[in-house]
Amino acid sequence: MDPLKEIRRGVDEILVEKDLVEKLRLGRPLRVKAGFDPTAPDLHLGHTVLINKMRQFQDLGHHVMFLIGDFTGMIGDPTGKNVTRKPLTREDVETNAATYREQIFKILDENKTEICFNSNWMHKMDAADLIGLAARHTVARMLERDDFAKRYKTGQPIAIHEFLYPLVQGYDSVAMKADVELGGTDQKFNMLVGRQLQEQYGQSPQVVVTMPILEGLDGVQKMSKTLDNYIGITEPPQEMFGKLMSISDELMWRYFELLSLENSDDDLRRMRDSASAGKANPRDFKVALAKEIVARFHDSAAADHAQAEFERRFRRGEMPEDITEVELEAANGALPLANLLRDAGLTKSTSEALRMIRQGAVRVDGERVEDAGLELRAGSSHVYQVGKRRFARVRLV
RNA sequence: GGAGGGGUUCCCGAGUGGCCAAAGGGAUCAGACUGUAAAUCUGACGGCUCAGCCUUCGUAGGUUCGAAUCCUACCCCCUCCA
Repeated sequence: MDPLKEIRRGVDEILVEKDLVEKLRLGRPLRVKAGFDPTAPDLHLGHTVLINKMRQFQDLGHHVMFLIGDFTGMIGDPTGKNVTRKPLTREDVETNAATYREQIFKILDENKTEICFNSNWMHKMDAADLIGLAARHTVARMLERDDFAKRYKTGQPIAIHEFLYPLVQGYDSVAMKADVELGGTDQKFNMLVGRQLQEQYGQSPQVVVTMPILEGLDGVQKMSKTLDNYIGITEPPQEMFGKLMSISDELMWRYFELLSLENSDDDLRRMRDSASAGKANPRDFKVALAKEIVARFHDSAAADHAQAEFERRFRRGEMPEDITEVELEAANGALPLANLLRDAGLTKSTSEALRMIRQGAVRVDGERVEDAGLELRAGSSHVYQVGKRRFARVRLV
């Protein structure tokens, strides 16, 4: 197996590939760095694209350094909006780091991973050191960064301290003696600053590997929590499986490329060909992908179970295994169906419940109910269903 | 400091006195179909004691039989000039 070929898979760019080839020839484990924000320890599959790549380096025998940017977190990467962040306490950082550990070691090998904090070396710097660092770079080069350039041109403010972010991130590479830095495409500029600073400090410049940003469930926008198009890696197996099954067939190939660790590029090509030739059902590939991912973050038993449940509910339209039980009180001995659905949490409002009934989405014990005026008597116990995904067993007292 | 533009239902965005719970698109949800919570088509999409009523169009007042639309004050955002 050609290591270079493996490293290339799914990456956006390798800067500079020739340097990487040389470094690989050194025959020693390379020091591979990737930095993470200290504030967002709740990872989703989008983050794991990068972590998978780290894992790949580990498998190739290299030394992976997981950097938590607790110092840079105080600045806030100007990439997005220029909102100054509130500084985290030492405690916050510790808690977040613990959460990171818990989550990343589902992918990374704990014994081969070094966790670093950049406050470690940054807190030792004094003002003079910082000025010295700032002297290593020029304003013109800073303004090459796309969003700085845009903001400068359109007259939006750029605070001086924002220039420090790429510098500090770059200096991290110096302090860590990184051979390779991994990051999203949005980190390209910052990582390139690292290359330059390393040269200034007499080190051989790191190889920059950028990973593409994973599209969310909609297949268009990047996966993010704010857009609610994400799959969190701590989500329950069922949810994870279902969400993966809901992606479009087209998007599935992208997910395979960036998220699957079990299929080689050649495998993927074969699968794709047979699907487009009509020899294989894309659904079956999607099931395999969903199972692989669920098994990674839970275990294979959970994956099997999630699949069985999925088939039962959506293929055969049967009821799920576990149905939440609710007990409601019927004030006057009876309760209108719409109110029951709302009180049981199956709909957000009575109005929504009525709409659902009119649209034929409501079933009681598996029988469709379209009579909006139906009242349920106290003492009854039925399974209520709204759509294909919302169930509850309700006992009226 | 000066001049101008704007804040509409989850998001974008129409609407300048009644026909507005508010066009259109997106997101979402549901139904049909299916190979899947794919794709496609159809529908719904403020709340309620639901064929009626109540509350929404930056905030608070006012004019009017009637206001998202007019007036006043305030808050917030943006553009240009200095």
